[in-house]
Amino acid sequence: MRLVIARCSVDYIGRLRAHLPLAVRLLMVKADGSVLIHSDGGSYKPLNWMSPPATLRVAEPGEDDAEAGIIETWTVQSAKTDDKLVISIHERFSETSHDLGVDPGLIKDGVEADLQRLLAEQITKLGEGYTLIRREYMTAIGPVDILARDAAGATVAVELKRRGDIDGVEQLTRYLELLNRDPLLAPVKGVFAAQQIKPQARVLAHDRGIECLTLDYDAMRGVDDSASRLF
Amino acid sequence: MRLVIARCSVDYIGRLRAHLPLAVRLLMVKADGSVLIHSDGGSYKPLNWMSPPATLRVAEPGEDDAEAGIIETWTVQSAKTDDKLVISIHERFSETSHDLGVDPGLIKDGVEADLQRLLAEQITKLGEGYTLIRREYMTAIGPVDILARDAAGATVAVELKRRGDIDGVEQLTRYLELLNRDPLLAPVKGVFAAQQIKPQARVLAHDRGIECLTLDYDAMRGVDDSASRLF
DNA sequence: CACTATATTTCGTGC
DNA sequence: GCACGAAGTATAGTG
Repeated sequence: MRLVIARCSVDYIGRLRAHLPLAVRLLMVKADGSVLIHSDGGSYKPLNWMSPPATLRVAEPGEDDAEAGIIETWTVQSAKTDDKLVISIHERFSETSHDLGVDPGLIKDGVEADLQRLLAEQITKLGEGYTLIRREYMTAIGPVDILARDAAGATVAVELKRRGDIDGVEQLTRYLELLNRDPLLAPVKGVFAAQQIKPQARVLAHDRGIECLTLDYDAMRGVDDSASRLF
Repeated sequence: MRLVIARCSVDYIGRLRAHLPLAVRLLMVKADGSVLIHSDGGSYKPLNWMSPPATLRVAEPGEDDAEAGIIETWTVQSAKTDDKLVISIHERFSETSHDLGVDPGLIKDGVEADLQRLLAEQITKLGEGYTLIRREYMTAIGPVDILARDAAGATVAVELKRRGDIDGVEQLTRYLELLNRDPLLAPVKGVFAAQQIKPQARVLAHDRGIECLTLDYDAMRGVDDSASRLF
């Protein structure tokens, strides 16, 4: 990994066009040829970048460029698309290089899969007397997150999201339409369960007779004793 | 901005839990207290991070930690949420610090907003005699990108995308359903306009009586004389 | 290899 | 400030 602190301007031409005026920034060149341009603010997203695989070509400035104060021009070309990043360096303040090796990668816990496991284990969160039929119930158009049976014996399809918005309601609607064609299952009720449900999604769900359920992950996690196994 | 190359392990506890095993990485500490942890690969997204505003607290290791080889512990605490990042440093290879100042920021051209402006200006791309009613026509379920009137005086709702896929057709369908309930507007025709329209989206649109229109951004940009002002 | 669904999404914009 | 939609979305899982 190569780290350069430099006063530079940047132009990107590819899926769109973008320009960064002259300023001091960090240029990070990774081993796979990708380049990240970071300022001293914002979030984790760089101001501009080139995704790997890419190749970096360094050129001396032409006469006009030198006149404009450019001491070096970097051209970062994507290997797969015709996206291009042109970095015009006006002043270099620092340059370091380090061998980091391959990273072992991130271990996560608490994503949708964990929510699904917890709700399957605590299926009565849906209501008194509910029983689990199965998780990831396969249909022709994809898997239904959870299929259950209510106290009266009716089938219930659950769509699970960390954040519930309209797309999730549309998805559940498609499943319900399909499941209700199966005489062995019909009539199938729908439940839209998420940690947070957006107002518009709630309105749409209600309009389609779908029940909304807000889940408290921490509370459900507290009930589950396997939470401490990971670390 | 502070740049540290170190052998470290990282634990994140917040909206989810995540763990990074011991390895050599770049730690980037920004002026707003945010921290980014980068490996020498992947894309522009860091392995782990803390969003601003945040505060970094550095602590000497306790007896057990020192025994485990830790020379320093960083605790990055989010100021707004209770997200926390704990970085255990085992070996430091490099440390530099630079004053970058405030960045002037990125100038973009070619995103959906530009397409929308161009199509509104060149509304007859939709057809002979079309007139613009307004852009971003607000409804209860969100804004319709462009509302126009055709030569016969009928209302036309346009959904605009850079890349047209099924989601966009679903979105337009919802708008049309709503708009057609309004007797002042009904009947409302739908037009799905994008730089590229996927075959599946085209089929779905046709099935619902929605017209598809492929836009040539460069050509539309060429007509507009304000395109040259940006750079 | 293509499609699909998720994301500690982040980022801008309108209300 | 909140909610919603776009992103050069990126990324991981599955058929």
